[in-house]
Amino acid sequence: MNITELAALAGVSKAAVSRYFNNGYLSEDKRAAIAAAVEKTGYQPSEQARNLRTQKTRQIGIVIPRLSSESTARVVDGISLTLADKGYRLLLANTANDPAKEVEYLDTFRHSGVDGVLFMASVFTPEHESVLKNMHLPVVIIAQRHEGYNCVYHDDFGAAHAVAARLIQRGSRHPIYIGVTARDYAAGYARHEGYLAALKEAGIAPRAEDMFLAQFSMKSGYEQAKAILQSGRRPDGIFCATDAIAVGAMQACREAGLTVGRDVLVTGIGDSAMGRVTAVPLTSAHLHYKTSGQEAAQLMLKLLKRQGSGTRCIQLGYEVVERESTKMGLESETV
Amino acid sequence: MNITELAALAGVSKAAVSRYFNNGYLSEDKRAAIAAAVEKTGYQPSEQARNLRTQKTRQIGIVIPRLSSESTARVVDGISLTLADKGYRLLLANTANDPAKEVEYLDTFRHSGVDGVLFMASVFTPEHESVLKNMHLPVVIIAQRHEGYNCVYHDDFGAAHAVAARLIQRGSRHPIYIGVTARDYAAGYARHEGYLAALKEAGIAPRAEDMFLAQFSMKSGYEQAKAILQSGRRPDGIFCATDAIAVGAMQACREAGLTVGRDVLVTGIGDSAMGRVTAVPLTSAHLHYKTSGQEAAQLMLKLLKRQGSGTRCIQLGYEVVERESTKMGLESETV
DNA sequence: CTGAAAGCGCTAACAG
DNA sequence: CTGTTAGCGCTTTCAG
Repeated sequence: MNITELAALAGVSKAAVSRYFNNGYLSEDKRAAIAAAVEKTGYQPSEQARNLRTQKTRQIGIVIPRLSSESTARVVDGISLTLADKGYRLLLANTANDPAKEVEYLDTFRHSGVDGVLFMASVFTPEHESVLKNMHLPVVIIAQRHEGYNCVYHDDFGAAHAVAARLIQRGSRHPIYIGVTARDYAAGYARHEGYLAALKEAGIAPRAEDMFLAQFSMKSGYEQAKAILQSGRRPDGIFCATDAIAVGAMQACREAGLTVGRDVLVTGIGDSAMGRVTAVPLTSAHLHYKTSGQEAAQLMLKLLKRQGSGTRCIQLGYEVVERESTKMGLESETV
Repeated sequence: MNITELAALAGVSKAAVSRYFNNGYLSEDKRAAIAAAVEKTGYQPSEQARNLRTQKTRQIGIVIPRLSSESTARVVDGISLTLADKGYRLLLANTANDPAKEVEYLDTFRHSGVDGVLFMASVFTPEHESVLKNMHLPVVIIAQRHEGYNCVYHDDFGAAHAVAARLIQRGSRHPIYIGVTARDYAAGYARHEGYLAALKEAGIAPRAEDMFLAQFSMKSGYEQAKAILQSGRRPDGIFCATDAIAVGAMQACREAGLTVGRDVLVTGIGDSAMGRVTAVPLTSAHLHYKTSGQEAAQLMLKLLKRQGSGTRCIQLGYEVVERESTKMGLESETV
């Protein structure tokens, strides 16, 4: 069933049918006749013909590093809900943590029928810059601030700073740092800077031997912490750039016979569900992942309507959530 | 830049350019000339024109109940990786746990330019049946067995049976059951049946007052367990239909002053990352979620190639993973 | 092996 | 308010 047949059935022209589906001028008679024919046949206009003709698809592409991470899942959740509300569909490109694939998918989207692209970024290589520059499509970058682009991101510096300050306040004199690559500006560089700022404010000199690098995983956090502890070191505090790393680190501490929250204080960032149920619940900073997804989607919708000029950067706040992992013998004071 | 311009530039016909991109007959001369022109201009055929013309989009729709659930995320992860490998794109429809939206999205996909639909199902209403029957598109149902359709699902009965048997074996004489609605055949009905079968084998009579219903969430598991404990009951075991419920239940037990694994045994199903890091690690059954996503995607690819006749049902196995939550005073024996 | 020609199904001027 | 018309950019017979 196509528009021509439907038009014949309703006794009107193709144009009338098109107007019926696009809120154009139409008399009540014709509208009713078309409605009847549509009802009877179950006709629906071909999305593909429409796409070709209008050069729009009502599809938004999203490039993400992985799905099996609570933060990413929450962001995508927020996006999909907001977009669905407005009749847009979500085309998902999962790069499995491969920056080269990010560039590849970005480029694919460029010529393949999406109206805009949401990009959950980690690092920016020259290739990223180049493909982003040539997009000729609305782009919103999520989780990173990037000059000259529309972005929605978190206050990574502030969150890290506040959490590290709390860690120090609770008694850690030399918190070590387990973070991720600084090539990830938000989760790597900014959080490290936040940690350093807190140290500085407390008059603690940062030491190179206190800095460790991990991947974005519990396993990696576990391994790093285990190596540190096996070397014989007994830090009084561990600042982790993500909750996953922190949960892994707590596991290692436990296995080394240390009681988290008493022998060693541990913090994360992200306030994941996991950190709330660990043997010793984890102190962290809540980041508004789902909200960032919603905000990014809304920003995209604005761009698609050509509303607003220039680029917009939206930074979302954080809240420190203190739990037992930083309560070194202070239970009575901090109830 | 479109095919006509590119053809002019290369000094060939549109048809030749089309053949260039579709591996048709083409002399080496022309092929080279076209390659040069493509190189120079960066031309890429319009996906949308192609879609209209071929009536294919190389897009697969997927309908899921939510994203912020580890099991779902793992399934989608598996799907997206497999599909991307074969040049297919994934269109994501998130129903936010609303069965009515499932039907709606299924219907949307029916007429909107996807080559096939993956459906991560929970319940089947008459509306579901009706829309599925009228799809006229390859469909693969994930997580549920459904007569007459291609499915990839888990051995929910077997997993529940094995876990419940372990729970009883470890000393629970009257394990209570906290599950989800039986309208969800796999996670609700089949797991309950597995639990009942284990009871029967152990000669334990099931009691109506031991059965409780929760939502798919930690919070709900917590609330159910809390209510049970507040009523004064002190069960010796709690069988939970999902890990999330179990984690919530353990939290409630802990708050009630009970030591999980000693005063009360608790089990889940799904082997989530969360259950591995809880205060008392959770005994559960591992289900191969990511694999099920991959299998479903592969099955879809086969259907798209019109390979294989009839429908195919793939059931995946499980492995019991025992942790401290079922080790009631048996530590010495079960190391 | 190659090009001409005929649409895929729809929308958007345009003239009435 | 309505119908006619001319494509959107591509693929695919069909002759040659």
